[in-house]
Amino acid sequence: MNTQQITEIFKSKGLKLTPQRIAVYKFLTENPIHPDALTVYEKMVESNPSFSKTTVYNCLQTLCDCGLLIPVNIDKDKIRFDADTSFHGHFKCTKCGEIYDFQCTESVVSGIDEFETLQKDVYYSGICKRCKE
Amino acid sequence: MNTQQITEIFKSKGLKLTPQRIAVYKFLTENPIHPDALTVYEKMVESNPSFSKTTVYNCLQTLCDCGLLIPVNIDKDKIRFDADTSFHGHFKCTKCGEIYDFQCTESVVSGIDEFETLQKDVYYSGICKRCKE
DNA sequence: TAGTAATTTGTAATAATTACAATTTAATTA
DNA sequence: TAATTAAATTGTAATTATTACAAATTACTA
Repeated sequence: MNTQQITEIFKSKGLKLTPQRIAVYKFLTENPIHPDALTVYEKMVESNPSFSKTTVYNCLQTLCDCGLLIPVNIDKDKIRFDADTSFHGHFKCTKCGEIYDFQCTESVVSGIDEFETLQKDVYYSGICKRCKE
Repeated sequence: MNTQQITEIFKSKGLKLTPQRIAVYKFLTENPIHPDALTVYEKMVESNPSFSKTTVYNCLQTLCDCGLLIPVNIDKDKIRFDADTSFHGHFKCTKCGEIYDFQCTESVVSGIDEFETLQKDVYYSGICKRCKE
């Protein structure tokens, strides 16, 4: 995704156009690797050595708050992020640690009638195809 | 669940019968509140002041490893635990923090053919009925 | 009952995340 | 375009859940 497109999206969400915010979102849209904050930070400092780790956390939080990112809470010790906000599942290979996207129908649920569901997460884990071979 | 029953279960799993382990599992089966390690620890020290926090972590890990507990990773900052190992979803109210169980059909998935799925987690979040009123 | 391997315990270390205050900056207004 | 202001960035310090580790204890076996 180019900067022009991101600019439009940010404006429509009422977000300030900071270079850091744009860089973080650009990285997420171009690298669907479900990175965590540290991974994003390490990529950011490559092109901007003054980039702060706190800024990464702030940007990721802001982008989640306005619906441009989804937090992927599939690891026990850190939060990952995904710029694909459409409904899909995440599979974590417990052997290699990789996160895979998968298509997934929405479940029929009961017992939470009159609850207001705002986010639905489907997390599977096991052994991926490559690690089984 | 009584101690006799737990004894049988632990023996069938090849687990050593330590009072700490039994107490942790008993608490989980009798209190389906999806507690985290600290909550379990605080309950344990009430009846046994020498109970260690590390022991709680060890016991919870062991019980998960042998399939008697399921880790519920719905919070960003801590792991909860559930003695109900049957397939069901978890709803977290972002207002009051409460975790609710709900019935949930398994999704039809694609894109992870030949993957070996060992655990399936469905996490919803939003506003619970009580908080909406 | 003695031996042994596993478990418990307490302390210290680790690692992700958050708090906070000073500095800088994006967007607005004159 | 320059001044203003509220918001964002930055760096450091604090917080919190979890893990590492070694010594003491204990459950089980023979």
